[in-house]
Amino acid sequence: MAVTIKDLSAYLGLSPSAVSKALNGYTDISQETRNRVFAAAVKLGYRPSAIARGLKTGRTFNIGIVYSENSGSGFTHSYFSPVLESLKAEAEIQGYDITFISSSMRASGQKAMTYLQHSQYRNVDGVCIVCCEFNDPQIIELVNSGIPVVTIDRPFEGKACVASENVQGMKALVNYIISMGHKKIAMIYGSPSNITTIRLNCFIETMKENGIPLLEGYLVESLYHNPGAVKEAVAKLLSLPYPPSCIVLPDDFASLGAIELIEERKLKIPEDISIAGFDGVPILQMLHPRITTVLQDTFTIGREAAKLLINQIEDSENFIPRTVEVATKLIKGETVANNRR
Amino acid sequence: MAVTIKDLSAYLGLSPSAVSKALNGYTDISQETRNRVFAAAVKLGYRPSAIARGLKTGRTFNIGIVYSENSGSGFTHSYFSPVLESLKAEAEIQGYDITFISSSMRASGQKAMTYLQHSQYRNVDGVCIVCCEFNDPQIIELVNSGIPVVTIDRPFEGKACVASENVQGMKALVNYIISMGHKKIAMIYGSPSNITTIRLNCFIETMKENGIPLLEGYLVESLYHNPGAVKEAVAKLLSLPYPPSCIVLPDDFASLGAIELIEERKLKIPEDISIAGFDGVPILQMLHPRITTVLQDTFTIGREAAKLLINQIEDSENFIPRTVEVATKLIKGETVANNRR
DNA sequence: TGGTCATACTAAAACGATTTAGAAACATTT
DNA sequence: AAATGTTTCTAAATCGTTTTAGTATGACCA
Repeated sequence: MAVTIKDLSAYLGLSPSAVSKALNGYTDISQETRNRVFAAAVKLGYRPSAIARGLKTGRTFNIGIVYSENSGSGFTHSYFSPVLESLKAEAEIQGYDITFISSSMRASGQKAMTYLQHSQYRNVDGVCIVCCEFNDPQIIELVNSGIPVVTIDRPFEGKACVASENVQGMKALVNYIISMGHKKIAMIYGSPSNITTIRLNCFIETMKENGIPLLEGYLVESLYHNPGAVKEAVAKLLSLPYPPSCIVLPDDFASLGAIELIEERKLKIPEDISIAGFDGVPILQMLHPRITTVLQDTFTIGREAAKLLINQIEDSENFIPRTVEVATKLIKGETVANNRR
Repeated sequence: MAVTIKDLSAYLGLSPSAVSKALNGYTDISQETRNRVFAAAVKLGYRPSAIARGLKTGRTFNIGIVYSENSGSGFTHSYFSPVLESLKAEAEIQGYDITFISSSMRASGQKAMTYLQHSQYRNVDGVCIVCCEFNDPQIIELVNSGIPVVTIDRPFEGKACVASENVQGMKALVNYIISMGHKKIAMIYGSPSNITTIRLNCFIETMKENGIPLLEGYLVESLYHNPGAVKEAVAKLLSLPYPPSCIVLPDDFASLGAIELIEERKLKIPEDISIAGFDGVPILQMLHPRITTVLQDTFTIGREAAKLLINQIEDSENFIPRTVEVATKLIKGETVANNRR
């Protein structure tokens, strides 16, 4: 059906190799022949077969995406989805398609592949790891396999990474809350997720810097991106003898659990209790009260991840692994009350 | 690096063809040899190369996804994303990966490929079209190319399709609104989108069946999944001399525009004005007021689409193109006021 | 004993590209 | 005139599979 290089060569009276060379810019082809080849390629509608080329060259122009499988949200994940969207767009500009790498793929009745095996099976040129379970042994195996890798949010020794300036963002958020007059500030941090641990540490440090005491029971472990778990955590905080006036949540999406509980208790945000999230999920900024949060630049994160990965693939000798930090922005929103007297 | 069939054959003292046949269940291989081959495959960690197999057999176990590019939402699209998520999950179960087919891909400096060319370039076994611009000439070309195709929401003559029971869903919604005592009901319908036209017709018909007059200016064309455009449309309706008591919107996400405008006008939902959406977007059901809407079963839609496509790929002779209709469910929510006296 | 038939394998071509080595044609140098 | 160099092409191998055709071996039958 599709036009092959053989069809072209027959049409032109050339050898297949000459046609291939002409198309690929080899210098031992005359300008005239090159022109004829290009003209014929357009005329006959020739398209190279990605898989044939991939077989011979070992390059597929396909990048693998390890995407948070167990988050339960998939493509609807409020933070990863827009990152992925941007990553895909940039990859496409550079001529790469993306393939999702899972740990449940099985080919012809064999048992499930690991991430690494799936990557090899599809011969991806590199892999971008967009998820939050970096302690998974399969992730470790993949990162150390030698395949070009970029991770999002969590740096690995000697590997490329793209992450928000979490520390700066968190600091700005906590300073803002404090500047609004809050003293009784609690934090719910998510697990399992390396990123929320970084934010937790930053929270503690910023409180200390401001000389604000951290009351007993004010740090609650919960789950990232999980409204249900966060709802319980908020309940725990509100039933303390000295409940906080402001609660910092693991992320915006999880704030839905907080909002639900607070409504059930017939309390008002922010008059009775203030909350803050992290991420800057667009849909939540379209509703009232607009949540006070830290905007992550998902567009830049995704784009930089793609660039970093493709650089690495195409110029692996000169590539220097590094972590690219992407600026965040405080969104003051409407969920932190002014407590100054 | 990776173990090939040749490595296996050398290890076992067999010909590559024997190994291949053993792995693929040919009957002219003795049971004993077959066992040895499988054992060696496991031991050496053999994984077939998808591209080599694809080159020879013409089957890549890859399905193409044409995904709403111009919606501006990408992976964050409130309706398509969960459909895609489910589709991907089912495809994976059946051993297929997915590849996004775009109309902007360019390989080695050539000009952008059409959807069909991109599909051929990647040798996908079939394509699922998940978008709302079915009049795009490139979509038509793809649908008629002979590649196995499944569409979502919009049937094509002689092709497989999966769609919600839009008519039943819309009817239920309108009947519910009427049962709540509303008489002045307006509709904002989205364009360009075939699906909202179906819903519009159904709205008109259901109104007629109930003997409720459709007042002048009560049908407003706007845009699907576009809060900004819908906001304007609502403004138009509210400035009518006889404004509606209830507005049916193109979809849940677009309702954000309606809510914004209504808040700006210092009106209350549903006391002053009732609204209803379509889709059943989960995040909006977690907030108050929960929007009155029609839940689309995105999980089933995605799964059925994958099944239909893979059936067609794997048994094309016996495949009978058909439209699978998926049931919808009315969510009464909190945005339609009780107007019965 | 020679012919037929299964059985269980091997050889080789093929898929569609790329790439290395080599060759033909012609020009240039010594 | 022979040697050398340039330019521009072709031949053939190769990537890792699958698949068709063919072959060796032994069994069975007449």
